[in-house]
Amino acid sequence: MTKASEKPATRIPLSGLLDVALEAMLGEFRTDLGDSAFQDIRPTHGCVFRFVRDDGMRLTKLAELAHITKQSAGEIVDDLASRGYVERVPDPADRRAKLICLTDRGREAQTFGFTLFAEVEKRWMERYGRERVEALRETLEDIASHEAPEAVPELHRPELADV
Amino acid sequence: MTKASEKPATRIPLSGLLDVALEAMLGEFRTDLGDSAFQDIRPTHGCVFRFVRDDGMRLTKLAELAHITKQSAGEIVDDLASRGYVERVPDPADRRAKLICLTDRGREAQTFGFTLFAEVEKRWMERYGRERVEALRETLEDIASHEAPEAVPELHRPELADV
DNA sequence: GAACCTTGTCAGGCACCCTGACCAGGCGAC
DNA sequence: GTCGCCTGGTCAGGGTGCCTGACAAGGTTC
Repeated sequence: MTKASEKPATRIPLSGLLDVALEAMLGEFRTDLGDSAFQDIRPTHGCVFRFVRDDGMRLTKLAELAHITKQSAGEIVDDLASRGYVERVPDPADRRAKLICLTDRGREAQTFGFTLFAEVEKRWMERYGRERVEALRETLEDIASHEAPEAVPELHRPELADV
Repeated sequence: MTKASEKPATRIPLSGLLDVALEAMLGEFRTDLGDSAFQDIRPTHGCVFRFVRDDGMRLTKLAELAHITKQSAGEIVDDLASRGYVERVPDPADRRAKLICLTDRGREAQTFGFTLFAEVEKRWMERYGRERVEALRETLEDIASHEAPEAVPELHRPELADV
């Protein structure tokens, strides 16, 4: 069908496709979250729920993982603290530092968020095919573990799933 | 290897993987662009080069495609115009409207940008396997054409490649 | 204990995008 | 025609999210 005189093959950039897919997925997530008991959680807050685990995390570490300055991270944590999702507890190992810890409500929100993401992914499997979405995930996991290993610690500490 | 007492399977959200991959890809692109003759092009400008074609585009249409307000689109276009990448020409079909058109330099930048994206994708093929990256693209094209068809007109007007 | 590094905060600023108000031009009803 | 309404674009003002710079308090090294 194509003729020799067609344009010099400017395919849509892969980054554009990644962007559309990401926005679509986040759109579904935010819609679901907006219908939930955690409506006051904004996109910026995501980095906290994404990286902070039950043993808490220092502000500097969070900023490093999220690729933002500690000042920015501080603002985000302040905001989440004022809403009752996190609290700063003194770090027993260093009197300068504080550990950012999820409150009970914060942990609820975190669990709810992860569950929501799993549901969205399940919907996508129904929509686009289980095999394809799983292949998508596997390739992206490989890419992510090479491009930003520190941002996906889950992929490098599988032993955390044991014991 | 895994025991029955492991955590309740909280895989890293697919959106997180998409985000890491997107940022990595844009990072390579921006690094390359920063080394080029088009250093003054900022991320925000991307929507113009992404959507405007040789026949120009109205501001309202651009805003709609990029999912921003026409005020925001106006600012971006003003900025690109001050740098000599675009110009507003009166729309012969409607005396209220102006067509945002790429200048010669703008077209150079657009072509350069698309070429750069193609090069980054080629590097990823070498890094992660041609088949896998191509499968990634195919799945993402399918997703994008369902989730935001208006943002990827290339996928719905294949006849543009002919004649 | 002096010099230096690290943790976190305060102050100020900029990029980017928004809402609201508005004008000029097009368009249909009468 | 011209009245009312819609549309394309701009102006004014504001807010979020991030930044740089400066700094105090505590840890670390010698």
